[in-house]
Amino acid sequence: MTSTDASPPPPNPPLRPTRQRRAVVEAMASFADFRSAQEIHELLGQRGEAVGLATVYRTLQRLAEAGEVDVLRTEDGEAIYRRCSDTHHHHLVCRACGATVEVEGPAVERWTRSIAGEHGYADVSHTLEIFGTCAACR
Amino acid sequence: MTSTDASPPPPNPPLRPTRQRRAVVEAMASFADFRSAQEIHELLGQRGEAVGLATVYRTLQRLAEAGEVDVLRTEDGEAIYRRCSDTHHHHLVCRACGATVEVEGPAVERWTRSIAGEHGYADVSHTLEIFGTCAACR
DNA sequence: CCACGAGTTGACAATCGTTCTCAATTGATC
DNA sequence: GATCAATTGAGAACGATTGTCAACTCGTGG
Repeated sequence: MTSTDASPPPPNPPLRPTRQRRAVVEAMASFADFRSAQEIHELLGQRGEAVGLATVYRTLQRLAEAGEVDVLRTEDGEAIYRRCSDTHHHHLVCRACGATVEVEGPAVERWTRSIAGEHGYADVSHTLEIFGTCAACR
Repeated sequence: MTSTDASPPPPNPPLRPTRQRRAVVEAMASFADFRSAQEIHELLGQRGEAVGLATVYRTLQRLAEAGEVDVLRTEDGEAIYRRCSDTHHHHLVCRACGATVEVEGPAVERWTRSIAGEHGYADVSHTLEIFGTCAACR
């Protein structure tokens, strides 16, 4: 970077607070489990807050990039979303009933980063999900 | 189950050793990283062992069920397959070129099991994939 | 050697989730 | 109110995967 004047401060384009954007965010706040984009789109329709499906996808993507929602893939490849708490974490999911527990693993974070580093990989990200059968489902 | 005579021994229908089946298995043996069904289909074509795309998918599914290949989902939801070695391990995958490194993490194994246990989850399994950009792709 | 039948295959249609296109709309700013 | 870029929505386009179904094939018994 030169010094004189450059380095544009807004690295990301401004986001406009539209009705649709607000509706999606509110919808995400209204449930605590993972939902597919289509389900969210339908939910909005029922609420009378109709938002185009494409817009739902777009918004969900933005939210995911911004780290405001978690994205997961079901076993058959469908993306499912859920609002996430502020910190990076993983999920312990019951195979039978879907009950989810958020877990943190600083050790794991460190481990993945160092392993990747050792092999010369940069820009590291990872996916970790734990599956099991919860007490109630045994 | 009653005791007298029942419990049919063959729970799974017999599999026939066809040219196609063999070709797919051989193809899987010929590389060590993850490939999509389509790539495998194409590879077969180049080898002159043409196998219908649908058949490739079907065979890959069977192999996966039988635990003979690992299935993973790329970040955009595509299924990728690879013959799997005997030991449980994870993968460090290059986002750009797909280069894969097998990594083991006894610590992670222990961690997931104990976390799950703490929350009363049994029959624990987990998925952990690390993504990054390898040195050659930077 | 041949007929037989269930398992298998392949070309193609059909799904399904997701992304793209583009004209019309909207929000912030002047 | 005029302006302009960001945004939206309807629908087309896409790409991966699965379903359909007639033709084929392997192993078996005759």
